[in-house]
Amino acid sequence: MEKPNLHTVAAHAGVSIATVSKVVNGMRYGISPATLARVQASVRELGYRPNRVGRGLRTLQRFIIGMAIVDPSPMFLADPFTTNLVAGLSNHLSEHGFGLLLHGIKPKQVNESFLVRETVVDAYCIMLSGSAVSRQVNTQLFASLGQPLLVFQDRPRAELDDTCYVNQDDAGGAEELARHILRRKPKSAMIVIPDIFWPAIELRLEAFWQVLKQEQVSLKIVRCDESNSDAIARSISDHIDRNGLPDAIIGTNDKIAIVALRLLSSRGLRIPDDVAVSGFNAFEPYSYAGVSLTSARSPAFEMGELGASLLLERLRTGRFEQLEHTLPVAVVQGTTI
Amino acid sequence: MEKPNLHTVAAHAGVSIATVSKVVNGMRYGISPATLARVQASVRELGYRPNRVGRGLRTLQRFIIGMAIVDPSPMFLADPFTTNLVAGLSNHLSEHGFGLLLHGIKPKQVNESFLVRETVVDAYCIMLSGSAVSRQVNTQLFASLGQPLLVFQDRPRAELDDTCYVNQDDAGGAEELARHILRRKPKSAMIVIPDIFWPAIELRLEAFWQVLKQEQVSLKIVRCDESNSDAIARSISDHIDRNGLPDAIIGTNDKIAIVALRLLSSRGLRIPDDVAVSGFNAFEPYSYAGVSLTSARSPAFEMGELGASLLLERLRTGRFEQLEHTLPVAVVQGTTI
DNA sequence: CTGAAAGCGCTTACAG
DNA sequence: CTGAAAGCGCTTACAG
Repeated sequence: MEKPNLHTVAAHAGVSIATVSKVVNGMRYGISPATLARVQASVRELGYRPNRVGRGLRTLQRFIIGMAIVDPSPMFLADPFTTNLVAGLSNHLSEHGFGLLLHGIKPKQVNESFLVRETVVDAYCIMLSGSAVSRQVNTQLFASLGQPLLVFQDRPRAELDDTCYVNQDDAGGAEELARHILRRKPKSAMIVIPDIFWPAIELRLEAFWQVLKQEQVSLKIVRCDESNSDAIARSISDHIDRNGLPDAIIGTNDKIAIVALRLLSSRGLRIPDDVAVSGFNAFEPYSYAGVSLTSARSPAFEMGELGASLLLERLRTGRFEQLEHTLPVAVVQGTTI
Repeated sequence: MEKPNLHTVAAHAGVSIATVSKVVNGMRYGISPATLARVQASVRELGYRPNRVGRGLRTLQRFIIGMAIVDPSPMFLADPFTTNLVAGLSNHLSEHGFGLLLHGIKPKQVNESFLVRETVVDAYCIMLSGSAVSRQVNTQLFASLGQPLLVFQDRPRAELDDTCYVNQDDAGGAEELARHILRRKPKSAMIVIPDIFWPAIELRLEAFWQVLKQEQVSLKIVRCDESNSDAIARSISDHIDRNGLPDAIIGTNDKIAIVALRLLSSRGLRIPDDVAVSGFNAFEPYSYAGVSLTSARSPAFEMGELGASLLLERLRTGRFEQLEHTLPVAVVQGTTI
């Protein structure tokens, strides 16, 4: 049994395909009640489901938004930030009849991706990892495709057309956390960052630095291979052994902070009396570490929703109303500061 | 400047659209080297990107697989199992030029989803939560759409056409864990399950029950609201207070096991000497709990990859070769048994 | 080796 | 209120 199309339904209902099309698309004016009922009955009876490809070809719309996540790992969804963002995106798009085409691409293969080589979607969202240079190149590549582009978590590049940016207020969140830490009158603090410099981490680091330096806190920056919790622990441990215990350890994300907490407890230190610890981007899985970490709640889900609504508005109106959006990051008061 | 299409390129290169089409699709026979070069130059110069909608309409293929995750929560991606599965799916599909259309649907709204109402994708994958009845209804709905269907983590229903099942060997993993636990010669064990009965949980429970009962272990089942870690702790705690401490606590997932571990430590108990603890579905985020939990590693990523390859094969050959696939689950030896 | 033409499923402006 | 017809971008069997 062939899949029914407009012609099948039209023949079955004894009308033209134009009439069926109108009924299916909910145009109620200019159609007699009798015809309407007859067509609807045929649609039901035959189990007709409009083929988007046909409509898409006619309207040159696809009702699909492409989300490209450029990440060297095939586990590109493993990060809770990404997961939450994608959930928010997909949720909002679904509610408006749009699909989300999810595509993880390795940094070297962006050029070969079918998302880039062919016209598959109505607009793009991207979230890029990698060096500043490779991010710039890839952002430019997507921007040059002649379709609207929404960039998550990266710094705006003035020269790009039809491109919009959605970020969380990493600097604001870090400032607020820094002020919390200052209440403990620390003399020294260690800021632990991943060795891959994401723009968000850069912003957090700058903000911590500004606020704490102003109060004469002695600051050390420690880099670590963030993908490996043993490596994180080793970096922090080495640094303490060489430079002594700081009054605060600032993790630029929750994963780092939790490793630090674990390490400190294993050395018999009390938190926050001996050392205060803060994280960043509080997400559910890390709450299973069993400590109530003071951190900053990432609005990743909301960023996804906002991104989706901006893109849909852009598609409707033909332009982005506002080119940059920054969502607030709220401190989650735990017991580690 | 309009988006270039086949006609633009053909005019630019001074050939017919048929020739351009052949070049773009990599048909190398029956095209003179000179024509080939000229067309390729035009494609590059104009930045032509084939529109999939055109091809799709002609070939009646869309090169998109739809993944519907039926979950009451908008955070449908929050679970690491889902995340890993989707990553595997998307990864494999991307490598073969297919896109993954991700769609979270609330159980009541499956009927209204555009994925169901319109023909948007070439095949479906589904992963369903909810009661057995609602799962059955929704599976039937997707199967009735006249497109290939792949079901993750659910029991096969014999009556469905063109449907394939991919599961992990929950029973096997549970059996192996149960045998590990038996080495400690437990007299009693508590099995903690979520109050929502997923089919996977049911299988694990049955397997634990079989193996442990055979060795005369006294078994208690405790249900808990798994979405809330305080609720999990309370359920376990209450049960211990009323029935005494078991020799083993079997979490039917890692989250439950970690809450149990935390609770036991806070009561000053030693693991595994006083109580052995096991989890299920070992995923990265839970490794930050700071204990090396004995668990079973879920092949979620591999399930996604397998599902993708089965679907692509089905699309190529016209049928599913094998209707059911079960991937092994390996025990991860930690220090809690 | 190359191209004219039909047609995939649909929408829409227009004529009746 | 209804329908014939053009056309969206592409592929493909066929003729030359």
